[in-house]
Amino acid sequence: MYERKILPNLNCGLDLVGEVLYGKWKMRLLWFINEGHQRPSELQRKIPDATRRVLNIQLKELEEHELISKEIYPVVPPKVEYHLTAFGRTLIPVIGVIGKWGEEHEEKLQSVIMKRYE
Amino acid sequence: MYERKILPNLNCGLDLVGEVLYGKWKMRLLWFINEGHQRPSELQRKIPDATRRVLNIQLKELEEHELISKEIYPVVPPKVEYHLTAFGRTLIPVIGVIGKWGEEHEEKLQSVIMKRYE
DNA sequence: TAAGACGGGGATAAATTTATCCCCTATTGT
DNA sequence: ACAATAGGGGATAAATTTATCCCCGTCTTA
Repeated sequence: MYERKILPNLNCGLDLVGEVLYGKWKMRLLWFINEGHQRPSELQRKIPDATRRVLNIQLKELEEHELISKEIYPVVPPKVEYHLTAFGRTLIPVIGVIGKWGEEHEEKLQSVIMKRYE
Repeated sequence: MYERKILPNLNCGLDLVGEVLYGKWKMRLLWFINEGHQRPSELQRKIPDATRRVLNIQLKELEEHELISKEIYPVVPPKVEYHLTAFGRTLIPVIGVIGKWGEEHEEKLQSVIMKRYE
């Protein structure tokens, strides 16, 4: 893992959340795992814009932060499943609220985001 | 502004939200502005961990994304106030939910975040 | 007269995050 | 034999974000 040079700020709730939720694909990983897409290959198919490698890394971080657990079945070919922990499940409604806001304001967001590319 | 080389993914609500809310200090800026700390110097005092420069940049992005508006009073010494737009105000409950989750799980979060520094 | 408050921003460095590339095991299907 | 699927990870490059360092004004107060 990349070794941080600067300690994170952990002053308020928002800082704490940032530490575990920043990461381009993390919220979606949690969301899809919650929806029942528990295997790495399924997640990769659900999020084709991310490379396999990057998803692995973000999954590992989510695991280290105890939001998900990883179950490795000793079979061949290998089988792995991720599950939300009890802690991780408490985050689902929060992600739901965030995603809902994004969808409700989709047009407006598209327009303000794309302004700079015109 | 930094000129992006890669277009953002805007596939789902979460992507869209990320585009306007990623940024280390953005949620807090919105939150404090909503609480009535509208002037740059006040915001700098509320967020001493960020430099003046960085806050200015993030404020400008929030403004470009039309979450806040900037009012410049033609007086000396200069006076500037930021206000949430109607659009920005719709985001406050979302930030509230995020921050609340962080505070409710503060101890757990502190512990999982700090594991890697031990 | 010097310091501090108010505001702003260019140039550049450092930190961090994401992506790319390649290599590994074993089984099943064509 | 070869490709595809299942899984994993090291090394390194590229992109992006944050921070640092200076510089620019005016007014007020010690």
